[in-house]
Amino acid sequence: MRLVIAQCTVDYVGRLTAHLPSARRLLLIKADGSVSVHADDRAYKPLNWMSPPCWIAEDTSGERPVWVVENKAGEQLRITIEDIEHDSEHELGVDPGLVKDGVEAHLQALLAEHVDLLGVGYTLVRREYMTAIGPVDLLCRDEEGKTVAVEVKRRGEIDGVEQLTRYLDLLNRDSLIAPVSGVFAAQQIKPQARTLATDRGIRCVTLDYDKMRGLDSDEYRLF
Amino acid sequence: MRLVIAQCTVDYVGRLTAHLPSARRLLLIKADGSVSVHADDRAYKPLNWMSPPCWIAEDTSGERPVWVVENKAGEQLRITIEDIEHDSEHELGVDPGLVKDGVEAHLQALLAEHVDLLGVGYTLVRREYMTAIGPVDLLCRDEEGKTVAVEVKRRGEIDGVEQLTRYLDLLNRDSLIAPVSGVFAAQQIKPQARTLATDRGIRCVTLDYDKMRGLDSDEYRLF
DNA sequence: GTCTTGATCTCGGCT
DNA sequence: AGCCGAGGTCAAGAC
Repeated sequence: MRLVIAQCTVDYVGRLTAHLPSARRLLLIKADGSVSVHADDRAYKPLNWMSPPCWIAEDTSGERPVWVVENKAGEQLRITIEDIEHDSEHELGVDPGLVKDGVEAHLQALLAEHVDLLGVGYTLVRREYMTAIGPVDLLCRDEEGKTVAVEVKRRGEIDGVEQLTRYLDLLNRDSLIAPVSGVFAAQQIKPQARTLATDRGIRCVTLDYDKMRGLDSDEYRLF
Repeated sequence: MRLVIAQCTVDYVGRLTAHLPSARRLLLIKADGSVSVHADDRAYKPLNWMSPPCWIAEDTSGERPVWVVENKAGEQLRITIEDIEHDSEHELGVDPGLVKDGVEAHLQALLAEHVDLLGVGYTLVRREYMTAIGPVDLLCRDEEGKTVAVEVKRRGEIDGVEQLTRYLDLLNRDSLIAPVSGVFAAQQIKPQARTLATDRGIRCVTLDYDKMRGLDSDEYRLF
């Protein structure tokens, strides 16, 4: 990893066109060839960047050196260097990688163990019930034995309702399990999504992750 | 901006729980207090981070120093420092910021000024016409005064057709403006999206961004 | 390879 | 402050 602090201008021509006027910035050149340009704010997003695979070349033909970073598609990031304040190289090695806990997969696993949270007398038929257009998160039966398709999300938005609607359309064509009703379960459900779901006869259930975690054994607590 | 290369472990407890085993990484502390942890690959995304506003404190009570970065919500990023290879501080100043061109907002603005590109005699009623399920990009009237809902995209895919379909369903329930027809306008329209749109009676229009830019005053030419 | 979908999405805009 | 849509989304997994 090479760290450069330099006064520079940056131009990107690719999926869009973008320009950065002259300023002092951090230029980050990683071992995979990727380049990113950082200002002194925002933790997450660089001002501009080129993702790997890409290749960096220095053009010294002009008045000032220009770093030309190009990818396969011909998109270019051009960094014109005016002045270098710092330039260092560091050997980092391969990173062992991130271990995560608390994402949608966990939510689904927890809910599968407590489908009663969806309604009294609910029982689980299958997790990831496969259909021709993809897997339904949970397939359940209600108190009366009728089939219920459940879509689980961390954040319930319109896309999720559309997804569940597609599953319901398909499942309801299968005379063996029809009629199938739908439940949209999420930690948070956006008003627009709720409106659309309700309009389509889909019931909305808000989930409390911490509570569900509390109900559960230690099995899903990874560390 | 402070640049640190260090052997470290990282733990995040917040919206999720995450852990990074010991390895040599770049720690980036920016002027706004934000902290990010980078491995030697991926231009765009840090391994872990804390977005501003947040505050960093060093806990030296234990065997090893721990940087505790915390935000208002109580989310914590804890970096345990095992060994520091490099540590430097740089004054960057405020960045003049990115100038972008060619995004959907420009397309919509340009098209709003030239709705005649959608059809002879078309007039604009409103940009971002608000409905209960979101804003319609452009609401127009055709030559005969009938209402037309327009969805503008850079890349026209099936999602966009679904979006427009929802708007049309809703708008057509409003007897004051029904019947409402639809136009799907994009720089590029995927064959599948075109098929679906046509099947639903939605007209497709391909936009030429450079041409529209040429028609326009210099107002939207940013550089 | 292509496609789908989640994300500590981030970010900007508007109500 | 909350909601909503766009993103050079990115990135991981499925097919």
